[in-house]
Amino acid sequence: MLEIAGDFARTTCAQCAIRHRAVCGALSNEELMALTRLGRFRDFEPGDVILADQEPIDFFANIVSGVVKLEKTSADGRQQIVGLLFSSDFLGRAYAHENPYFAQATTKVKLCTFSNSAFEKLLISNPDLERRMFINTLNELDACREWMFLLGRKNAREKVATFLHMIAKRQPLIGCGAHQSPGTACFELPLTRADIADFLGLTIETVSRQLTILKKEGAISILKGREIGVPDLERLHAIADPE
Amino acid sequence: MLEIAGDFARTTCAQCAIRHRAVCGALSNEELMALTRLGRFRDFEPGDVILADQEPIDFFANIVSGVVKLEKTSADGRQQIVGLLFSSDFLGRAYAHENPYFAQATTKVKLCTFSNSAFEKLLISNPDLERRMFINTLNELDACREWMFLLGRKNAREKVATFLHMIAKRQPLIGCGAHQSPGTACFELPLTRADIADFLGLTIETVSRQLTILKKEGAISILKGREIGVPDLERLHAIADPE
DNA sequence: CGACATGTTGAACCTCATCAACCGACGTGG
DNA sequence: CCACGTCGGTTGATGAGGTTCAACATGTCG
Repeated sequence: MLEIAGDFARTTCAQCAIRHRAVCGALSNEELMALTRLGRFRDFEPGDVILADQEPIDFFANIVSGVVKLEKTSADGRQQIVGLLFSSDFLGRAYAHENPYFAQATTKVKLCTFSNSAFEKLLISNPDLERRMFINTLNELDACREWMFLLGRKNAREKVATFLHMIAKRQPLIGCGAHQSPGTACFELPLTRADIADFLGLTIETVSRQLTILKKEGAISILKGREIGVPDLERLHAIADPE
Repeated sequence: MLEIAGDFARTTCAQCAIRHRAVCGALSNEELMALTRLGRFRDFEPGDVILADQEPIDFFANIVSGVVKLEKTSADGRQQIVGLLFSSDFLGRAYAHENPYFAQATTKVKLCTFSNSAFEKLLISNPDLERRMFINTLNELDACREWMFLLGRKNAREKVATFLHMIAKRQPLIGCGAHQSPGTACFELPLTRADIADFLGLTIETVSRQLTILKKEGAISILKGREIGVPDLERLHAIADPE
């Protein structure tokens, strides 16, 4: 269904599925028309590299659907995911000439891309758009700092629970079974165990063990590998943020 | 000496010590005049609370001198520093009605404060200022993500070395002895061991031990509690980011 | 079917947290 | 003036939580 909305948007941003949630929401109708001519859809498969780090920036994008990870890698190969982007999030770094991170699709991804020069021009001529980008960045910063607390101070159990809770809130998703009662959730993890580990500052094995423990306790159910059920979001939240 | 510059600035922003490095650098001379009337200096002692979290925002500020820590605390008392602000950095959260974090002085601090409403008015009427704030926030986000890698993937030794290296670069400070040869550094730590631990996601004891080890190896010298000498910045950097 | 990627489980090891004792500097009040 | 408590910091002993290494299970694709 997002696909259909996406196809409409190929001809006009005004009908785009993420029209109001994305930064484009700041634009007037005329500006949207201009952006329509600027924008171009691009599709990615899981694992596809979207932006290589240390490379010149060639485009900006809104994420129409799917999940993108931003990752840092050290010289000796350690990896840490430093950001996860979902539908309607903005991908790219304004006012820089190199991508600071490595961006990779973790699911099927559909982007609405613009050339960076055209977009920066729009940005300069449109303070509302810039304000929207600014507020967006402030929110990202808040999320990032929240994650610093997790990385520095939470144990493996709390980390995994926090991650599941975040995904559950972010992806009020495809019903696994009719409609869900409030306080429960059901979703498909958009990340492999390896990605989850890189996100939480853990190893694959620890993530797997903690998931097993949570399952045994009945805090979650693991339906089929990546499909997770949460019978009581409040309980999961209590595990994620104890006391 | 910063004090003197600060006193000048009390009468006019045009002569402020941090005039060009702070966001005010975006302002024209007339706007600076207006800001001069708006701004008010405030002094804090180490440990003073500057902003309480979850409280209404009453002011924004530029840091004239000193160091401010931004901290998150969980319900059960764990703490994590999520940001360190130095001279010329901006303190406050635009477009929000509550402070997202707790801000505390870790050294003597001099702020140049503005009422938030007056500043936001200036912000809206001045796209250049807003752009400067925006770019500022983007840089903070980059720094924050760098720190995520440290918290998630570095061991205690690397964390402490990274911290020392960062301070050494940030504070090309008061010579402990004549002028320093390039590649060396000498500075006073602006944080207690407890703060360093909260910054690095470690305990006080681990920080202390790692400092002792680095000293025994000759990578640093600990002159007098908080005064640190670094004979070879490159070597410290190699410890911070191995391989 | 075999090859490969993804995920789970077990056992051994190691880093770092925890608990505790101690030190020196500083300030305060008897 | 000195005893005392407090604060910031160091050092030691011990153990838990997570990593590492290894084996195995499961699923998918040619």
